[in-house]
Amino acid sequence: MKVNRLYSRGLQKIKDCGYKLTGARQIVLQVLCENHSHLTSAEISRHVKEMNPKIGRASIFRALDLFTELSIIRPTYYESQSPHYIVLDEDGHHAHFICNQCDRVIEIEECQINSVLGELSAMHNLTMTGHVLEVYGICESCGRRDNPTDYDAAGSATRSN
Amino acid sequence: MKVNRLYSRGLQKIKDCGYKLTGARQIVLQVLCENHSHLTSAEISRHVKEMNPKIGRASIFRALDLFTELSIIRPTYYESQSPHYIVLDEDGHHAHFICNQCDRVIEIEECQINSVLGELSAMHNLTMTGHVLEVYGICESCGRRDNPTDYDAAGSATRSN
DNA sequence: TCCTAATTGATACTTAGTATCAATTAGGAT
DNA sequence: ATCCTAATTGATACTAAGTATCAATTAGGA
Repeated sequence: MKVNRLYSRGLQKIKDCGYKLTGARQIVLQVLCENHSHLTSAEISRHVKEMNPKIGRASIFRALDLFTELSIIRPTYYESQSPHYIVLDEDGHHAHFICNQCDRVIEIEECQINSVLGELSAMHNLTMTGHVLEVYGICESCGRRDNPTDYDAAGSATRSN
Repeated sequence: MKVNRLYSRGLQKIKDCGYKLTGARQIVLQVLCENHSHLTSAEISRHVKEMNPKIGRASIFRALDLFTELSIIRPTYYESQSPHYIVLDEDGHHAHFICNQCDRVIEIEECQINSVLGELSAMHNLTMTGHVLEVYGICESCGRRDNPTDYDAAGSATRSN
């Protein structure tokens, strides 16, 4: 199961870098891996509290900061809400699509932009360690009928009230 | 000057969508276009206050929300700080590189990933309206010598204290 | 098992962002 | 040019996200 791979890779990284493998860190990492993407800190907090209500809010934020530092996760920002934390894959890459109409997030697994990025880093003499690509647009179902199905319409740019 | 192009294109969009061209909106847009990228709401606030201290905090946030809705800007999130607002180019695209060591941000002007994205959207039946690409790694000067020059070292992943 | 530095949870605090509402203003109608 | 009104504003008060502090706890090497 992919979740376990991500999870144990994360644990390993924490140990490898000389940080202790504490209960708080393990639970936060587990929540991130199981839900796997696009959780806000509030959602993460809720999940963690469910699993172990003794864990303090501060420790959750500390864990998120540490994981970000270790490139296990990466915060992204979308539409004026709180940051969403995403779990990076082995190579530090992540790509997703966000529908402007129904706000649905579609993961892009087969991301082929590495070749393009290779050129770019050569041009600028950069050493690339990862990337996050956010693509915006209209998803399949919103595109077909004008109205989205079972998702709320949102982000309509023109005035309506 | 590119700033003016961005600025007047933004103004136009505001009018076209039926929103009023108010003083607050003009100043916020001006700040965004002049500084052109990677401002936090706090920095934006500061600049706006300098230009006209009468403009209220709430109006600044309202303007940022509106501009995001109109795809004039896009918030991005990096390293557990506040969101950074970036001004999108004509096609709704933006790409930049962030150095993990000195936190420097390098704009990527000649972004060639449109072809790749074209394939992706075809595969998923998506209509693409824009993208934000964040590439992480080590910049040229940090790569040459191990220590960054005139920027603070930050984000060293291994324990040091 | 002991030891100690790293980490934790609790508390208090700061600051980003939002809701409310009466006062103001942009901009179309006259 | 002026009037009119809905949209927008600034001020105030509020909520919630995230941080600093610190004594108590714990991971993990000796």
